[in-house]
Amino acid sequence: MTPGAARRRPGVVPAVLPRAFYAGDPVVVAPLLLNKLLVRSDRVGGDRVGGDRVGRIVEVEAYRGSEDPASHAFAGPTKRNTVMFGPPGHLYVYFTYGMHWCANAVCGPAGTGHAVLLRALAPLSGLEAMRGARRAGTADRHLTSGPAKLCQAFGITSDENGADLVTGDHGLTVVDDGMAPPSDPGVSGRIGIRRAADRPWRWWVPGDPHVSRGRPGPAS
DNA sequence: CTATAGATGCCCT
DNA sequence: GGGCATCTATAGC
Repeated sequence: MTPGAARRRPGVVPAVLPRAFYAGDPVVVAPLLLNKLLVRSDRVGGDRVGGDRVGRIVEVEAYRGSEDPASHAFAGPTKRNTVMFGPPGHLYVYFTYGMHWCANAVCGPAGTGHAVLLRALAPLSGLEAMRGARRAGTADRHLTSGPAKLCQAFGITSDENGADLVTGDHGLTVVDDGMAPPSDPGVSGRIGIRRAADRPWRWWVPGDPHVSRGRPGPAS
């Protein structure tokens, strides 16, 4: 069987990112996550169910814990942000606007509350599973072009809060298939926040049509 | 294509 | 009770 869903490239073995990858500062880790793959492999009793859902990460934002007024971790540990203060490499999922879920990779040393928000993916595999029943008519371009959209496409809810992206205990991993991050990523202020909106901590893959609709250029 | 309004519930002060 | 790390439908160019 083919291990993982990533299509093999010559000379490259797709590899799940190790925990050490996430242990750095989120301002460094975030742009390095560009062009990595988010993979969901659903299994029941050890048997694979359906095809993997795979998307390439094309937009991210860094949130820098207690030093960042825009971070959910800014005011210290609470019931909601518990996972952020745990070890890196886990998924922090939060609920917002009464109806949407968003997902972050916890970064930095345990206890810092650092994280990287996954804002957009380019869908590669399992698009029909991503559409599901609720989004049957959704065009490819709009399936995962936003932080809440990608969670819906991948079925990420509170059940996945705390999922370990390194062990894949919830079927979710981040995989390096050998594509390097862009050498000159787009940079701007973060989207949809009011505090610390000027910090240039959003990065995207230039020219990718799946980048979310936000501020066009660098923070103005 | 852009702009705007409304949905809707949880967390935290 | 205020404020959301958003999305979709709809109206108007």
